[in-house]
Amino acid sequence: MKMQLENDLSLNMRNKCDRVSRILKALAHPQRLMILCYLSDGKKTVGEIEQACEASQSAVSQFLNRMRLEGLVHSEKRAQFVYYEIKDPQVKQLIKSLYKIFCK
Amino acid sequence: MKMQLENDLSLNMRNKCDRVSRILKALAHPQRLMILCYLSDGKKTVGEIEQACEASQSAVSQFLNRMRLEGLVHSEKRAQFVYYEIKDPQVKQLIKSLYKIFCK
DNA sequence: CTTGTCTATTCAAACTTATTTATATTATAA
DNA sequence: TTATAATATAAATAAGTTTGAATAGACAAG
Repeated sequence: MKMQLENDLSLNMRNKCDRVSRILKALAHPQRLMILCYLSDGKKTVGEIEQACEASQSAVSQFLNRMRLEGLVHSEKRAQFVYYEIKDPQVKQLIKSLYKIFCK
Repeated sequence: MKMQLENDLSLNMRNKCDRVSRILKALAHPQRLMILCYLSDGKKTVGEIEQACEASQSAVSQFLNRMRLEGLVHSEKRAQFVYYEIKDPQVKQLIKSLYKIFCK
């Protein structure tokens, strides 16, 4: 019984670490991080993001797509523009924490 | 003058993002994350860590070495054991934040 | 001194990610 | 309807990471 409990706990731990490390991986790129910081003050178009993070159009589009697939951001098309915003509230919090820890 | 200021700001931002993303990269692996969580309650030997994160000796040793090179952890040899602990206080804080955000 | 335990190193194979260039799609404006 | 701007996708290559196996060194116990 004790053993079972321990296994469950560490299984749970492994699952959490898996999930969190997937999210961290998605953030762990200078430009993706920059994009998320930029998005942390609200919805932006791809073009705006492109300017802010100084990467090529194609690269930005691919970064955004990747983060969309991971569920970090959400996109919405309005006329000819596509707006992106941070979707996952945990990610929003994480960006805030990173800011507090590393940018003060 | 304005332009100069803006460039400095965004240069600073880029530098920060570079540094932070390097740290995130080092955390962004299920087992490395597990190791750091485990270390967050104090100094441990390699053997203990090996048990806790269920990875091979070689893998653990390499993870630890990598994190040492990145300056995240610090090692100290005492008799035949090597003790590792988290060195960077910002990393300690980050682990705490991750715990708060994702494990409650 | 020999044996066993703990840790580190090295190397190559397998896998994943990043970057670039070119091309496609869609919406609007002229 | 054509031209242009915004965004996405594809394909190729380059670069980096992970893993496992094998080996070695250091030290403690007997």
